[in-house]
Amino acid sequence: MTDKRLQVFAVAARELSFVKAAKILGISQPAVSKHIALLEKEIGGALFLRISRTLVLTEKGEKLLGIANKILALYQSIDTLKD
Amino acid sequence: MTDKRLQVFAVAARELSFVKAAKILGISQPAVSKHIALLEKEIGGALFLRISRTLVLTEKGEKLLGIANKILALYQSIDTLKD
DNA sequence: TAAAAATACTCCATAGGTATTTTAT
DNA sequence: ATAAAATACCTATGGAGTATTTTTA
Repeated sequence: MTDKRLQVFAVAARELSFVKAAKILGISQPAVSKHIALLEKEIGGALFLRISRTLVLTEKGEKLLGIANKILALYQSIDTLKD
Repeated sequence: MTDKRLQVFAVAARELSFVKAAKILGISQPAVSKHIALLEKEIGGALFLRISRTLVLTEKGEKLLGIANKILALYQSIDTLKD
């Protein structure tokens, strides 16, 4: 698991769009799709429901988002060590 | 950055030995060395002092260890989503 | 000389890209 | 027809290993 993966998930969850997340993160849309697919494989369940062409977070997705945000905040604090 | 990398660091910091850390983690000693080297590169400074053939944590190392342990605990909580 | 860490390779898996396909509006 | 996500394919980087070297007690 990488922090990048969690970051991609967090942005996608916030935007509820892989296309928007890709633009914000400066990577391609397939890269986002693949991060999410691998994350769902690791977790062993869906994080998003793909209803027609809209995204909704599943319960697992909601739970993961909470944890991911905490982890990402801690990774931010690692950055302060770099000075 | 991967959780594996932080885990390797955390064990090495606790054991103050790359050889012991490698045994505990079930990976080779060079793999541990490389994780630490890359982590030090990412952080932009030494995490350990190599005094003769003993290891000591630097101040950055101590700070990172605190953060790493928090992150690792959160990763543990992700595992509970897998059930 | 023994023990620990670093370095040098080799190999495979993963991350990323572009192009294309699928699906639903 | 458009727009979003998924899939296919290719390439490059990173992570792992074994073997070896370096360093110091």
